[in-house]
This record gives sequence, structure tokens and C-alpha cells, in this order.
Amino acid sequence: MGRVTLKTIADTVGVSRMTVSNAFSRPDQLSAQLRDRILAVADELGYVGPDPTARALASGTAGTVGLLLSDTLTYALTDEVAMAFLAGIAKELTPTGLSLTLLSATPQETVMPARDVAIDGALVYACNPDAAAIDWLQRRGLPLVYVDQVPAPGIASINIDDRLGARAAAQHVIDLGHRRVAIVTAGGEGEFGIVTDPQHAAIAYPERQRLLGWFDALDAAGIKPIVVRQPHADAQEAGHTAARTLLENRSRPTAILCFSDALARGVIRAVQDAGLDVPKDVSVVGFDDNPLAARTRPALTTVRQDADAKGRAAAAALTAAIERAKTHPNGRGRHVVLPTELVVRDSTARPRRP
Amino acid sequence: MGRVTLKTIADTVGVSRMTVSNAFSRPDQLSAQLRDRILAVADELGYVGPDPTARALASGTAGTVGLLLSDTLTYALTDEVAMAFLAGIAKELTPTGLSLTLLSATPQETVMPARDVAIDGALVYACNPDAAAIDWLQRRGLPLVYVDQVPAPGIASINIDDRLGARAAAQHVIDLGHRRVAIVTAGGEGEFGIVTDPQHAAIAYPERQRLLGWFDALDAAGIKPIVVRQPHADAQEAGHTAARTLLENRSRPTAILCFSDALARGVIRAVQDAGLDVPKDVSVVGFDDNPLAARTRPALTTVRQDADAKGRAAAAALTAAIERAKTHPNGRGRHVVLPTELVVRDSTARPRRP
DNA sequence: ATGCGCTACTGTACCGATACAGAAACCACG
DNA sequence: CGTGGTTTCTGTATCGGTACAGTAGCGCAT
Repeated sequence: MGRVTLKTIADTVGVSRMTVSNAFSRPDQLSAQLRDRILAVADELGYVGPDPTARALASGTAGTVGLLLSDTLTYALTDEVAMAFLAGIAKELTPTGLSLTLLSATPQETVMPARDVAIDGALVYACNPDAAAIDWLQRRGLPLVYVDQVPAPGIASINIDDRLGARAAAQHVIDLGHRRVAIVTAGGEGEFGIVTDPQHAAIAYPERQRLLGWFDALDAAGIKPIVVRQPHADAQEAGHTAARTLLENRSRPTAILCFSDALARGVIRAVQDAGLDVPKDVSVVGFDDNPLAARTRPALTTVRQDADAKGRAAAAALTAAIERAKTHPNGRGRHVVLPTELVVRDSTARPRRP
Repeated sequence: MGRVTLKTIADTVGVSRMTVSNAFSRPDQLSAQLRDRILAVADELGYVGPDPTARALASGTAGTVGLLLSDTLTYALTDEVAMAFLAGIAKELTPTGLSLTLLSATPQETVMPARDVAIDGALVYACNPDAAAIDWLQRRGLPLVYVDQVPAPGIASINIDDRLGARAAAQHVIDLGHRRVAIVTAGGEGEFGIVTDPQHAAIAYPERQRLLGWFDALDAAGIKPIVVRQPHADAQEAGHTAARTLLENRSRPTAILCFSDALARGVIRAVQDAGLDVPKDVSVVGFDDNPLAARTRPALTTVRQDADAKGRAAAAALTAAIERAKTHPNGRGRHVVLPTELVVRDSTARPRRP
């Protein structure tokens, strides 16, 4: 005997297939008592409910949205800020009943999730803008929201004010009197080690923006920072390595601006390991306001972003885009920029000799 | 003009629809030159590839597997150990081309992801075993793998040796000479505060197993611990609160065994805030070997589990189960228990007065 | 008796693919 | 030239639902 479908139930109860479908999906279309009878029979026959796949095909909605993640998902999933972002998405999505499907941007031999998985729309998060996966999503005509990504005309985007935040961080150390300033950043591509033209590489949008912000303030103060870039495998290790490079430099910086709090923690450890004090000898500023930042000793001065809010905003924008796509084919997405805020804690101070 | 489908292309090229389908999905079924011609036309017409939904219906595979998470996804996503687990899954899944769909176990008004989302199989992770969502997954006849969940006959499961690990942790403090021992645990349900019958509540499997392990050793040594349970919203806060309760107790414990490293960190802070020293006045043991454990000051003695390996094992078991389901309808899953290992660091020492 | 508006249910036509059996063409070989 | 084996392509029957228009029956005002 084959599988139980709407038809099996319809035949058993003696009604049309359509009526059974309605019993499950549109209860208002039939009398309560018939519905109960149908549901009872369905239960008895071991029917689980309309097959999601078939329903998706017929109704044109998959009930899930994609989250396109850089490279292997692996990196994104080890970062606490990304986690808060994910949690924000989940929070916003749950009441809508949509699920979240993680899509890897790296192509496999035969399958390419961005092309081959059924979704109603997608979030593109911190991906290489050239990724083929983004192309596929666009060609499929799916509602999209870019997050931490170069805003593209017509496509909704959520960003944080990386540039202003970075600017504030740099201005803060300048105001404290620092003149020898270094920047420690991390990225997937570009040169590593001490880099001379940091803006040159094909770097991700947030990194580019933060660099712009730091330089906004430093340039204005006539300060030329040393920039060290590391691949961001293990951020703390990366920070540690970068800081060692800087401390060996003949003109040791008195302030170090970091791309992330995780990096900053590594930097602080390296400074301490070198027998120096944070903030007395070296001031360190992070970015993100990772939950750890407040607990680190010394508590980390950093630029706060609300990753949870970013996730919620992204999910909200996506559900809106999906909704809009149903009625109004070529709606254009709005660009949202969430604020950042400098949080001064204990890892920054006036330099010993200004 | 409607949407571009296989038929559109077939008509344009002048071949059958089936041939176009083969051009995309089974290249070996037609000559290379015809295939190229079809692909060229498809591209020209803006065809993106076979519709995933339709393909799923016709072929019977969705290309994605579910991960059923407790309650709101939110909790699971804020925990670092869970993140390592997720990363492990992602790592193992990526080469198979399967995507991962996050399924919330909490029912919405109309939608119930476990019932309504198209998936080829699912992982059930640290869920309340009574959750209706698990029922739905089973009734759908999907290949399942339970992770950190009571093993059920016939269903593949991945667990870690919680009990042995906890036992080793307790034995360690006993061997150091501690007699006044407390346990700080966290759970979704059950009584909170100082609990008299910790095994009584409807608690999750890992918590139950760890309690059993701690008591294995403590009972044998004739030690009766104080047990404090907290809801696990913010683990560090929970640990802090729990520890304060314990420190106020007239017979202050000299060793505290914790359900997780996050909890342990909160406990350590509370002990330090009370002007006491870890480990001189109070020894603290965690669980998980969270990446933070080694970096905490003092470095945390804990029980290591390899969450990444757990994720990989779970994903491997699931893909195996899916594969098996195709050929061998009622295969039974194997139960796997991964090892745990006590890692002694600096947060434990002999008590001041044994 | 007629017409109108409801509610409750039915029938048909897709949704966009894949599976599988089979036909046509081609090739080699005795 | 017949035979068997490939390769290449086609036709039809699903996969399991939903949309939408339509019909029957019924109460009620006219």
C-alpha cells in the first residue's frame, strides 16, 4: 500500500480531495463537523499533514528563508557577534513561522545551495560581493537583504555605521594625546602583515568602512598609522601575532585600534606578555562590544554595535520584502544604517609621554 | 509572458522537455553538443536552473536537513559550545551539498516548522523530549539523529559521556581533600534555587547524566552536596547568583562543581567579589572546555567535550541514515557516545583546612 | 414564486519538474 | 544483411498538493 495522501483520506471519508486540503489549510471553508471527521480519519490513517514539498510547489512558498554565509559557514559560526546576529534573526523570524536555512556560499561539485535550495528569500551576510552564490540568488529573482555588505541599488540593505564608529574610536585616542597609533585588522583577503596601502585590497565592506573611519580622524590630526592585517582564523591568535609585530617595531605605538574585540583581546594579551601595561603603556580599542569586552581585564574600550538589532532589522526587512514581492513586483529595498557608539572603558588612557 | 520553465526552453530548442531536464541534471544522458546548445538557450532566456521546489517534489529530496532546536532558537544560539557544534555540522554537511535548516521546536499559531518545512532528515538537539515537534518529525518518517538527548531505541543518537566526565570532576575535588562540595547547575525546567531532590525534575538528559556522575563519586565518598539550580538565561549571571547563595550558606562549600564553563565563570566572579580566592578558598570546576576556559583567570579546571566532533558525528550519522533510508527502509540507528576528559588547570586546589 | 446572498463543497487545471520504459539511430561484427 | 549492444532522445505518468471558478442547497425578503 502506498503512502497516505489527501486522496486516500478523501476516498475514505467520501469527499473531494479539495475538501480535505481545506480541512488542513483553510478551516473556514468547511463545516466544523466535517472537518473533525476528516481530521479524525487522517489521524487514524497516520497522515501527517500536507506534504511540505508539494505544498511549496503548488502554493509558491517554501516556508523558509536563506542566510547566505561567507565561504564555509564555519567562520561565521565561531564569532560571537555573528551569533548575536543569528539570534536576532531567529527572534524576529519565529513569530512569522519562517525557518532559516543556512546556505554556504562555497560551491560544491554538483550542488550550489544558493541555486538549488527552495527558499522564499535570503539574507546575504558578510559575503564576498563577487560570490557566484549572490548572482544565483539574484537571478532567481528572490527577495534579498544585504547585511554588512556594499549596499546595492534597489536591494534592501542593513549596515551599521562602521565608519562613524571607527572615526569616534580614533578621535578618542587622539583626544587622549596619542600620536603613535597602529591599526590591527583582519580580513579574508588582501596582503597580510604590515600593509602599506590598506584600502587597496579587495576587502570586505565593514573592514573598508572602518578603515575609512579611522583614517578620517587620523588624517585630520596628521597622524600616519601603522596598519597590520591578519587572516581572521583565530582572532585572538591573530591579534596576538599582530601586536607582537607592532611591539618589535622601533617606534612602538602607544595606541592600537582593532577591527574587533576578539582581535583586541589578543592584542592586550600580547602587550601584557611583553611586560607592558594596558592602558598605561599602550591603549587598546576594540570594535563590536562583544559580551566579553566588558569582562576583559582591563575592561575594553570599544565601539558598540547591536548585532541582535541588526539581525532583527535584517529579518524584518526580508519579511517585508517577501510580502511586498507578492503584490508589488519591483519594489525597491530601503537602505538602513544602524548606529554605533563609542564605549569608553579601562583599556585606554593618556600616553605616558604624550 | 510567463515564467521560463523547462518547457519554454524545450520549445525554443526544439527538443523534448525531458532532454532539457537531463541537460541540467544528468549530463551523461545526452550529447555534449546538444547540451551546450540547450544551456546556451537557457542562459539567453534567463533560466536559472530547475526549480528547487518542483525538483524536490518530483525527486523526493529537499536538499536540506533540519536542526531542531529547543524552544526559541535564541538560547541555543548564544552558547559557544552550541556554536562549535553547529560549526561541526556545517563542516561535515558542506561537502555533501546539503544545507541546514534551523527548526524551532516552539509551535506558532499556524505553522509548525517540524511539520511544515521540507527536509530530508533532521537532527534533534537538546530538546525537551516531550516536544510535539519531535513527534511530528517521527511521524513524517524522517531519518533522525538525536543529539544530547535520551537515546531512543532504533533512532541514531550522539551523546557525550556526561556521566563519566562529571564523575571524574567530582572525584578530582574529592581527591584534593574537599568534603564540603556544592553543585551549580542550570536547566530549563524544574525547581530553582537550592534543590533537595535534583534528579526529581523533568530535566534535560545532559543535566541528568552529569548529576548522576557527580553523585556517583560524591556518594561513594559519603559526601552530600548542596545543589543549586538556575534557569539558564544568562549563564554568567546565573552562576554569579547561584554562588552568592552558596557563599551566604553557613557551611560554605570549598569546592563547586558547575554544569558549564559559562556558569563557572559567573561562580568565580562571585567568589572573587566576595573577597575570596579561587582556588585557595574555593575550588571551581566547569564543564565543556569552552574556549574561554583556558583564558579565564584562574584558568578553569573543566571537563572537555569536543563539540565540534559531536557536530561532525551527528551530521555524518544523519547523512548515513538518509542514505540508508533510501535502500533499506527500517534500518536502526547506532548509539554513539563520545568521550569526555577531565582537564585540570588552575581553578582547583587542596582546601585550606581539609 | 422569484431572486439574492450565504455557506459548504466539488472539478478541473495547473505548479515545474523527474522516472522509467521505450523508440530511433548508429555501430560493429560475423 | 541480420543481430545485438550502445547512445541519444522522447512520451507519458506521476509527485502531492493548491487556486479558482462554479454549483448545489438553503434561508429569507419581496
